[in-house]
Formats: sequence, C-alpha cells, structure tokens
Amino acid sequence: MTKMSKKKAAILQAATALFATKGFADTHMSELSSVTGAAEGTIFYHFKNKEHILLTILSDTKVSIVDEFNAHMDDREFETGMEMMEEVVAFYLLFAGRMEYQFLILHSLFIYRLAESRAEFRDNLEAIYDCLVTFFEQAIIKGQEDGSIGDVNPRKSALIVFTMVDGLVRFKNFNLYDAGALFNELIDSVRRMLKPN
Amino acid sequence: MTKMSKKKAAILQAATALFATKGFADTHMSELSSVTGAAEGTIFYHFKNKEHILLTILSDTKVSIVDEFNAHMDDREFETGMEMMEEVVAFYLLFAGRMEYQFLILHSLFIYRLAESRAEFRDNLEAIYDCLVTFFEQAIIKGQEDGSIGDVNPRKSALIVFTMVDGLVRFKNFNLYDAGALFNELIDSVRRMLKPN
DNA sequence: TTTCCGACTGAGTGCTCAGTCGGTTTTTTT
DNA sequence: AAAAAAACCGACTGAGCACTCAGTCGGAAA
Repeated sequence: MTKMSKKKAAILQAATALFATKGFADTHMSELSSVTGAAEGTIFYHFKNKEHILLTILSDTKVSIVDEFNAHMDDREFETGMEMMEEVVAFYLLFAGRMEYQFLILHSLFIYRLAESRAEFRDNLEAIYDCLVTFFEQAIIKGQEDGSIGDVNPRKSALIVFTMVDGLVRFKNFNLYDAGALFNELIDSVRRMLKPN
Repeated sequence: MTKMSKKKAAILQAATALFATKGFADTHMSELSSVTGAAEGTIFYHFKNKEHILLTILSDTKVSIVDEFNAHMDDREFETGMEMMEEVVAFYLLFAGRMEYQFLILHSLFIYRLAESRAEFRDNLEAIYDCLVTFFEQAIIKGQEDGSIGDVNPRKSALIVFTMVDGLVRFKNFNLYDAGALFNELIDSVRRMLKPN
C-alpha cells in the first residue's frame, strides 16, 4: 500500500463503517465530513464521487482477502484435506470477524446492483468469491486424494460449504444470532458432510 | 385478505419489486407512481409514508410464509424425520423461487436496520425466522425419534441447515450462481450431515 | 335530488443532498 | 527562500426528493 494522506485514510475507514451499517444511499457526505473532520471539498478532492469511495473500499477489500488468505494458507502444511478444510472454515470465520464492516458490505444488496452494470465492481466481487471458493475446493480435492474426504463433486460441495460458512457470518452480522455459538456445530456438520462413508 | 382497491394492490406489488431490486432508499415515489399509473397523492392516500409501504409488504410476507408453510406441511404425513427434512428443504427452495422479491427484501440490509429501532419490523422478522427454523427443528426431532437422524442438537443443527438453504437462495437471488444446479448436492449434504453414524 | 364519502389527482413546497468552486494552508522541490 | 504542487477548506448551488393539499369524480345512502 502506497502512503496515503491521513485524511484520505480516515475517509475510507469511516466510509467503510458507515456504508456497512447505514447502507450506501443513507450515508451522506455531510456525515462523512463531520465524522472524519475532513471538509466536504476534501472528500471530493480525494475521490471523484461517492461511488468511487465505495469502489476503493471494495478493491482494498479484495486485496486484503486474497492476500491474507493466501498468506495464511501458504504458511502451513496440512496432514489431510479434512484438516485443511477445518482450517479454511476457522480462518474464514476469524477473518470475517476482523473485517466485519467489509463483510457487511459484501452482503449488501447495493454492491450487487452496481456489479450488474459496472465491470469494476463485478470484477472485484468475482475475484473475491473465486478466491474463497477455490480454497474450499482445494481442501476437498486434497482430502479426496488422501482419503479423508468422500467422493463428492469438489466444486459443488465447496460452494455448499461456502454457503454455510458465509451464511453464518451474515446471520451474525445482521444480529440474527451469534455465529460463535454455532462454531463447533458447524465444524461437525462439515466433517459429517464430507467424510467418506 | 380483505378486498383492496386496484391501485393499492398495484402499489404494493410494484413497491415489492422495486424495493427488492433497487433497494428502499433508491426507490422513489415518482417511480412508484409512474410504474403503477397511480398519482403520487394516491400513494400517500393509501400509505401514510414510504416506510409504511415497506412495513405492509413485510407483514404480508410474514403472513404468506407462515400460512403457506403450515398449510403445506399439515397437508402431508412423513414416514421419517429425514423425509420431512427433505420436504422442508425442497419446499423452502420452491417457495423462495415463487416469492423471489420478498426473499430479496428479507436478505436486504435496510430491513435489519429498521428492525433494530422499530418493533413492528422486528416482530415480523422474528416471526418469519422462528417459523422457518422451527420446521427444520421439528424434522430433526422427529428424525431422532424414529432413528433416521443422528444425535445432534436439534435447534443448532436446524439453524445450520437453515443457513445453508437460505444462503443458497441468497446466492441465487444475488445472481452469484444458480441454486437449482446445486439442489441435489444440497439434499445429499443435508442427508450426510444428519444421518446417524 | 341532494348529500356525502372514499378513491384519486398533480402542481406545489421546503428541504436534503452530491458535487463545485475559489481560495487558503501545508508540504515538497528547487 | 522562493516556487510549485498537493492537501484542504466550507459556503454555495441546483437537482431531486418525500410529502401536502385543495380539489375532482363517481357512485351509494338519505
């Protein structure tokens, strides 16, 4: 990350929290200005418009997710694919907790509406999902080689597991119930789902 | 449903589609007016404000979900809890497809923001989720009695299964990938997850 | 026939908002 | 130290917004 003015960084950080909690349309530049102490003019000096702030956040989020997942997984070796799967799930939940605002934005409708019409948004979203699903898939493939995971379609099962884990994160972020309380249940479920019969 | 003026029904229907696809804040009364052919004044004659339209939609959705699930499940008998679970999953996916706009709204951030501050919204959402999770839970309990489902925590496992199914619906509605293509995989996963070992 | 009422109308209103602009301050370069 | 560039400021603008209101209309009750 190249160095960035204090104000610009503050604007991005505040916008991330506000977009996540209030939504895009309901977050006003005046608010962003008062929260960060930057004048409205300053915001438009750094970003050509409101949408561009969101795109920057999404792009930064993509970089964080792709980099951190790769770094975390490269760091360690796994005996079995099933172990790797458990680690992917655990790291996903941990990471989503650390990046709560970013994941809230990823779970928001407005980002998908933009993705439909704007390639810059779509590309970032696709990169994020592809990276994540691929990790789940790799674990399944590895597990099928070493016998720790049964004979399932790797991509499809990866999507199902991803759906479960991501759904739990969403429920937690939407305050429906606490994902942490279901962690053990989730890991058990994944194990039962994937183990050879 | 008591009889309702043509215009009012048209406003509700159009608002459901617009709120679902464009979001609440990005749907303007002028649009609702031009789409339905009702004057803006007419909209405010039937609903005291924009939020009240959303509340009416949510409340109608709650009634539909609770009624239709109860009706569908009361209609049939199941040999085993596992069969019942499969039917709940299948009906959930079918129903979510039929009520795509309503489910999109249920998956939108704005509804949860309103639920935080407004009891009218919170109560409807809670009733919907409670009804749905309880069906999954009942299937598990029945399955544990007849031996078709293993020894898991019924409520927690119901939440996990609900997470999977609802997550799939969300992914489909957000155009991430087609839930239909994963239907068989999903049913298999649920079966493996819950079967006695 | 008159009265009344619910459904409906659309121009009008005041306000909120994203974005602009002319200028100042701070930092970097020479 | 001077000049240039980058960062910052906040009053201002005008478009667009939710909502209002005085009034029309058709049909049912009195």
